[in-house]
Amino acid sequence: MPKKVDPEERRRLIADALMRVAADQGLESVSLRHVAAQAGVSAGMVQHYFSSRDEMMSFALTVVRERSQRKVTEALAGLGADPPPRLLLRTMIAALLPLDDESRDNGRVALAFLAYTAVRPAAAAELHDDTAQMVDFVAGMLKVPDPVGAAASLLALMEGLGIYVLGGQYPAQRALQALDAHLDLLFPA
Amino acid sequence: MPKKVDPEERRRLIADALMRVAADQGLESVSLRHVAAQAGVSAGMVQHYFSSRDEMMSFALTVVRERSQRKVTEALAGLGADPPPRLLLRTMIAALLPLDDESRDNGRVALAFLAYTAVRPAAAAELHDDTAQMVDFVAGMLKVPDPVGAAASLLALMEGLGIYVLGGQYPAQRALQALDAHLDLLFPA
DNA sequence: GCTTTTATATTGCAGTCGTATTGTCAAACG
DNA sequence: CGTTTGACAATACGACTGCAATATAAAAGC
Repeated sequence: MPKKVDPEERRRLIADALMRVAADQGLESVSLRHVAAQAGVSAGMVQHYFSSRDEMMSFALTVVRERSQRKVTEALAGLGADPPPRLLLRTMIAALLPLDDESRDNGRVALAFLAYTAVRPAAAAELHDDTAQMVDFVAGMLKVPDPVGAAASLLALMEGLGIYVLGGQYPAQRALQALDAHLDLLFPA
Repeated sequence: MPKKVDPEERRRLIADALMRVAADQGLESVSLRHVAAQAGVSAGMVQHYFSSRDEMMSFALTVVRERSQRKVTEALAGLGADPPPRLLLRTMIAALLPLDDESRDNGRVALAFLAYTAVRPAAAAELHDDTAQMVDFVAGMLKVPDPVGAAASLLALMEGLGIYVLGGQYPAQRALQALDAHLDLLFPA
């Protein structure tokens, strides 16, 4: 066996380059050669770690999901043990909104994947799981009639706010105000 | 002058074919040849009415916007004069959600364009206008403190619900329930 | 040291893309 | 009538694309 190399690390390196290309040129500009150039490697190496473009794309999709989850757990970790539900929800949702430049990139790619999976239902299973899991989690900490419905509303609001922020239609502040206003309704004084 | 032909009608014929291709294969599969084949015409004719692919795309974007507006005005027309604000808002928003098969197609294309314009800010101006106009309109019929913020929330909720319905994460009924629950909060009994 | 195995690079191929060019045909005008 | 003009078709070209096949190099095992 020759040079030992961590293949997972390479795949992540390539996926990072893919995210950069997708974030500022769109998912349709993601080609083996563009990604390779962005990563500073040869196109052949990309082929070596991903046997097809589709496989590379689906790996990148899981990377996007992992990044979002990491953002959330990091934000929640800064909260200490047993925070009040409202603060917890606000922190979690704010972490998922594309408010800073870094998460803007992630959001752009996530949006592109949303449109991507809307046409390839086979690749959407993971997203369904994530959403269902989030609905359950949020519903569990709402003390209102129909907690599942309220959770679904809250998450849909988050998604819509994210899209408007990404599209430049809402500034970050307006999105946070809208979120807080909605939370005011869910947690009456 | 040779055969007289309504160029606007031709452009609309081609744009319709473009929408069909985009709705079930994604915006990235929209090529001159695919659109021409879908429309049952030659690729040369597409070129004759659209001097470039970008021009065709931006025309298709305005078609999507027109369809949405038409949906709304049609739904509101069935409401008679001077309907109560809550019913008016519910009707308008429900008309914009991708609840039936026909508007699902339109929604899919709209979502694709959302991702498309996220990377080409120049093409996003029209969408910004639409949203700003809607925010103003909705805010005008809300009798709450901070009507603009509440309108922004409501529209973001609509957008998010539309995306979840399109992605198959929420069934149509759940989206409508979430909408009604939100309206309950905006219009206390 | 030689072979084997793996990482990376290069090249070639068949296909599609957007677009420019050219050709064809029919209708309207002088 | 001929000529002009607009509607459409067909083709050609260069630049891409994903992917397969091949070449090179280096480290691990015998």
